[in-house]
Amino acid sequence: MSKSLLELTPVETVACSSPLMKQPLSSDAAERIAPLLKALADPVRLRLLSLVASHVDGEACVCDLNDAFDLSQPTISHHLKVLHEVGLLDRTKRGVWVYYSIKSEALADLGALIGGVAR
Amino acid sequence: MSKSLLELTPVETVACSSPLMKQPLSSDAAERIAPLLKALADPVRLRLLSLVASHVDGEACVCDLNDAFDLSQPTISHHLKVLHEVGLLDRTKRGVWVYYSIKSEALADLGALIGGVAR
DNA sequence: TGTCAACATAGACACATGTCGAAGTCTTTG
DNA sequence: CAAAGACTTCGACATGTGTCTATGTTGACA
Repeated sequence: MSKSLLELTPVETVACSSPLMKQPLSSDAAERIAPLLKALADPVRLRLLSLVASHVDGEACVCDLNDAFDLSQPTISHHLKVLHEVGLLDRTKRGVWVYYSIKSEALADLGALIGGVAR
Repeated sequence: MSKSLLELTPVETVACSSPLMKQPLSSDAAERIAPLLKALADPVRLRLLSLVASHVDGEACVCDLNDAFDLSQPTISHHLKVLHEVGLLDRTKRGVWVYYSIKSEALADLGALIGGVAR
């Protein structure tokens, strides 16, 4: 790990923070973790993530995801981008189709940070 | 539990949802859980919650919390209100002082929902 | 090469949110 | 009762966010 504490990604920050209840979060850590939670804090994105996560192999095609919502295709695309940029979803293109897959370690680390589970 | 599924509070919804990775979240559940995450998805509120949670007895006075931030007192009051309204913090008035305390079960349930820990 | 289908990007717009200063509500104490 | 202190509420303002339509881009296939 050659990165300084100041250039960690949100996911990396979560991965090396102790639970919220154990000790006060530093201002820097909070600034980096908040975007991750913000990405999660939307009903559509919550369902998207859950749909992808609970899908076979933890991945799903955009075309399938679109059908699950009453929203325009660009809107779904936008939400998937948000989840991808923050490091909660991976993106793979196979032919004409794009598959998003869950990064379960990131999700697990975030859960531990919030829930206070021993790490 | 006499409430119907449609009138659960965010915290109650979290408490009886299975992890994101196990099965797709219903639209209703997502709509009720998102506000809870939204309350958490702010650097200041993250630090506030962490400060309260890691404090002695899991409670802290507003006056102490104010000093930890470079923000106006009404702003801190606003953030505490958000965390209280969503059910993550409790409020007690003792004399002139107001103490906020952590509702750790809510936090634990939210962590489990995200992290996928068995419930 | 041209066309179609699957996604992504761009631009616009309404609405939500974080912040502040000013003013209001209680509670203690002189 | 008056005054001071600890918070909360209010109103205003700049910024951020979710959604849409329109337009690009890329890959498959005739």
